[in-house]
Amino acid sequence: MRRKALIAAAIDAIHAHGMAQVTMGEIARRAGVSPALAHHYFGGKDQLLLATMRHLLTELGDGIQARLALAAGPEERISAIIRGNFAACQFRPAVISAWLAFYVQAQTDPEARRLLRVYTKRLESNLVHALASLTTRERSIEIAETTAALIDGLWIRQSLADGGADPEKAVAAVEDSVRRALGRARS
Amino acid sequence: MRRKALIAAAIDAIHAHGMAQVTMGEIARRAGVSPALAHHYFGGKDQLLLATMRHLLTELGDGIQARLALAAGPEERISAIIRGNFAACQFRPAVISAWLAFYVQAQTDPEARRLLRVYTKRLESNLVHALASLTTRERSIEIAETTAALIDGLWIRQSLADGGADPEKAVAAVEDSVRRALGRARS
DNA sequence: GCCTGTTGATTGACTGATCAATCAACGTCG
DNA sequence: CGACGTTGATTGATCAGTCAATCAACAGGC
Repeated sequence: MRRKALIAAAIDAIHAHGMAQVTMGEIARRAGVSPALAHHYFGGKDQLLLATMRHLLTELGDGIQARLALAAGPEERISAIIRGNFAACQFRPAVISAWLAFYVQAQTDPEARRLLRVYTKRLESNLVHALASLTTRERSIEIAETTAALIDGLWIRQSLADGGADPEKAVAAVEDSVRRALGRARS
Repeated sequence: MRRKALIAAAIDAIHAHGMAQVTMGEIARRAGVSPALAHHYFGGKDQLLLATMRHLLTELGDGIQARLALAAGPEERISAIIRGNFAACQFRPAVISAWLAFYVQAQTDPEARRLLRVYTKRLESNLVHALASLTTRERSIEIAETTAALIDGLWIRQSLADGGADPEKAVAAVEDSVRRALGRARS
């Protein structure tokens, strides 16, 4: 309850003021509580931000898992992974800002780095698994790495676009890239 | 002289401590001067960081231009752009950290956003131009956007890799992606 | 050749503001 | 009454930016 509200407030605060200038007071104010309460629940600024990162990670992971459970066949599994990464709840400006900030954090903070690698590995592992029956194992790994990078890159560029997000276009671009990597014509 | 040293120190400091905790004192210490001097030359923290960003932008742009000048034919021009983006001087951990930090900065700072968009537009423009004679104009734009996103994504993932950078592999992946997008088999 | 005024580079010390973290107090529900 | 959630006030530290003072280089007058 309070934790959820504080995490949501942290995401908004990061988007509004940037990770560099985000303060416990600002987060608490957005959550409608006193700064002291944020310390009470999370024990410190660093741990609150790490908890926010974990929240985004599990939210993304759960979304992808839910879509994977409904997928039939390799092509649908691949689409499920791609669409999960561009799902509406993830593809919001505030969320993208937070992800970017965590990438920066991971450059110096070992725990953030570890968490981000969990996401990286899981994404690539999911892709390799879905690609397994469509090509060789070695080629699966290559395609998975390139696809994962393309997804991350589209996220970043989305953060610079002025207009509203266009997840459909991003999904189409990634799916087309995978099809071509598999040597299949555009459907 | 002093400006160059301070900018280089700023890049290292960002890599070592993260944009959030970088201080004028730390940058000045790495440059071997007093904190007051950094103010004397740049007028403030924000302007020093923006100058650092401009330095990276022009360094990257000049490298690509130099490679483009030596390129003959569309394929070589495309390769020149790709290789310029993964040139050794750019593909260092400290530089990647700085770029990431500037992407975050661009979420809230209009001037940083403007500068980053200059890079984005120039990269896509270069790619579209190089692709012009190989496909339709509309398809050129699509391929350029996807390729630019792939380059950014490979940069980011490079920042998480433990081992040393592998620019050759990244270049090969992007070139292969462009070839497939153009409907050509791997050479 | 030497004194001297000037200019720009450089510094240490200081200040004002900000923020994370702490703690004692307060309400409130059981 | 007692446990829990919550808060306002406080503290100690940190940092950006300022300022007066020092230093080095140099030019010109004598």
